Amino acid sequence: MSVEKEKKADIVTVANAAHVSPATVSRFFNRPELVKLATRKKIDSAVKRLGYIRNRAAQTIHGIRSGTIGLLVPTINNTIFAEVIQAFSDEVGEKGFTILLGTHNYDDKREYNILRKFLEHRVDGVALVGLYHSEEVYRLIENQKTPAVSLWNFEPTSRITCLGTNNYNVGRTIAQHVLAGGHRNIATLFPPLVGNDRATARADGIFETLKPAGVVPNNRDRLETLYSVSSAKAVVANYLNSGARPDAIICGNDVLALGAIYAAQSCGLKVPNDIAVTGIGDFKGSKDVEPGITTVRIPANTIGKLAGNALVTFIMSPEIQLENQNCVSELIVRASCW
Amino acid sequence: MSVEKEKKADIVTVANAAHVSPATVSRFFNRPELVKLATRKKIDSAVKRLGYIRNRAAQTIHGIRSGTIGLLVPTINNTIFAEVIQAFSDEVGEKGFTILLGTHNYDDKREYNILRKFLEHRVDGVALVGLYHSEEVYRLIENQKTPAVSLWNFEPTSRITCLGTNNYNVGRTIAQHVLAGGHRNIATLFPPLVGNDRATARADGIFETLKPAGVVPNNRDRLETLYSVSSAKAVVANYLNSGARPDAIICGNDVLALGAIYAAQSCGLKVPNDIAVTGIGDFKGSKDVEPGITTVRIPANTIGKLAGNALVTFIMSPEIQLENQNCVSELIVRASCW
DNA sequence: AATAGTTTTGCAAATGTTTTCATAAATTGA
DNA sequence: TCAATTTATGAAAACATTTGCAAAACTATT
Repeated sequence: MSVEKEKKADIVTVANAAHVSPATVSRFFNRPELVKLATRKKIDSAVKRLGYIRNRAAQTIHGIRSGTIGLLVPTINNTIFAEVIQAFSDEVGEKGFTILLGTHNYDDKREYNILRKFLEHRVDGVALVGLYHSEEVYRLIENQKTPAVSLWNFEPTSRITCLGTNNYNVGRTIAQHVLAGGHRNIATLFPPLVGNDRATARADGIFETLKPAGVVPNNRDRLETLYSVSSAKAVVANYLNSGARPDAIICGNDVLALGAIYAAQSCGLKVPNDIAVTGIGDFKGSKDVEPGITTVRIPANTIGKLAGNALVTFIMSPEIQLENQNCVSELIVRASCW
Repeated sequence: MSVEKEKKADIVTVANAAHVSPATVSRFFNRPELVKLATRKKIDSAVKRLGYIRNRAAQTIHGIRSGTIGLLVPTINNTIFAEVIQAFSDEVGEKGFTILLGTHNYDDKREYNILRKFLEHRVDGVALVGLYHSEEVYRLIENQKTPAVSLWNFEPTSRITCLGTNNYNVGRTIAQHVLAGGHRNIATLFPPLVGNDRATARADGIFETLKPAGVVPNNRDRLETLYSVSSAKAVVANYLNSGARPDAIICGNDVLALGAIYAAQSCGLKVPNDIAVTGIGDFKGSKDVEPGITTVRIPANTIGKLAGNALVTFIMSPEIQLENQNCVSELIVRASCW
């Protein structure tokens, strides 16, 4: 009566303590309206007294939803995804789901393994970033019929439902703005494109817009850098110190643009008078830099919310078909490139 | 024989297909060395053929570890925690654990609720940020005997094992540096301190170091701002425009310092000649700002790794006692305040 | 007070796995 | 070749819960 306090309380412990059956306790949690008020009170007090915590694993086994959603991102470290993760997490959290988080660091194999792990945990759905995934990943999702969405990119032909922006158009937008500013001697700065569909689409949009205007940056003016302010800064500083003097540098995202601005400043160049710089993304803080970064706003917050909402909706009512959604991006002109 | 393809394969489906018993299939996964090579092959092929994925919920029910760890942070949005989350996640992921992520946005009630949810999912352990938590939270952890660590702060008297820096000392360090630079007319910039033990400890360290030197900023020079570059920039710009001209602004962290630098620049002041600025944290990018931010490096990466490692170790061998760990911080002097 | 209807409850089977114990098969030693 | 070991497998109970069904306890109606 007093010794076995050790073991954690389970539903039958509670049932005994409340002098009801386990079935009733189960109903108390899942459909309280089915149990009489007086009984509810007894159970409630027993639960509190014993510190009972339901075991979701045991319910999940019954085919009931696990209440978890797998979120698989390349990395959290890099500022880019933090906002979208936050929005997604808030949105699904509100609906009672908990997030399983995984980061694959752009490694296909790891992405697959993490996805498998998610499925072992019987997540109710998964959200991936981007549209480039290994065939294995797609097949796993399809075979398991796991509700899935891809966030960040929009592609009408996407194999899974996607919510995001059309990065090709984003690239066009910024390139048009730069051209409109009269710049013709243009350099570009991108992260490695292989396996990064977002950056690739942006680059395509940019180069295909520049070309008709007769602007075709040669290899020397196509800079590549790792994804970090410091790396971008180093690459651009090196480039400028070698004597290159483009009118403008179009960067694949705001982090790189920030690096480029710092590099220009450290070389004694004024942005935008001596050299204009543009980014893509409109990350937190981009507007506060001196000079503010001209960029194309990708509505991370909106994307995260929409995706979370769509996924949850589908999980709860699978009869509703999910649709790809193109979240509009928006040119934001600031001081770094009028 | 062909219709029931619908239902997902379970362990007995696999067993039948491979002409063995479920017990053997279970062993195949958990202790493969116990099953004969020939049998292993049969099972392996059946698993592949059926696309079987183990159900962790069903194992968890047996008191087996769930293979999940709950990570509960104030927010991911704000750059600060991204690095520590990443490091933690990498570390425990390597050991085969999956992360359940929750964000409470500095709301005690939400923190409690998320923690409960984690426990319903039978996480093998939890990691929290900071040492300020509601009594409810502490009690829940203690009653459930859940392995737990707190990261970011170090306090010898902590109620749960903590790994992090001593923020009070961090505050002292930066204040000493500023004093050593000859500055006496000093302003401070902090986020709201209530419920934020990190910021509070830093502030204490700072003010208690300044005081003996005869520096006691009055209310007007103690600025408060929300946690963002733009808010910090606005607050400081407003302060400077009102005519205030301190020698230095000591900021509670690098994000605020960045805002302060931008504000100074936008007011036409040179950092550090007209006004010195310091941060705390040494976030990604702080070294690349022009001027680089003088700060105290808090080793987020190390903290995340250590915490992940400690938690996993304890989960796997609870007989090993966890110890609080003070991760050394380091003064980083850059151009914003020599 | 008896009946019919409704609301609450409990019993027991089911869920997908692990694990103990027992048995069967393979290997070894003579 | 046979017994003694050792190794590999299977049967069945256990895990913490849900749920269909039926019984019990109420209410309402006459």
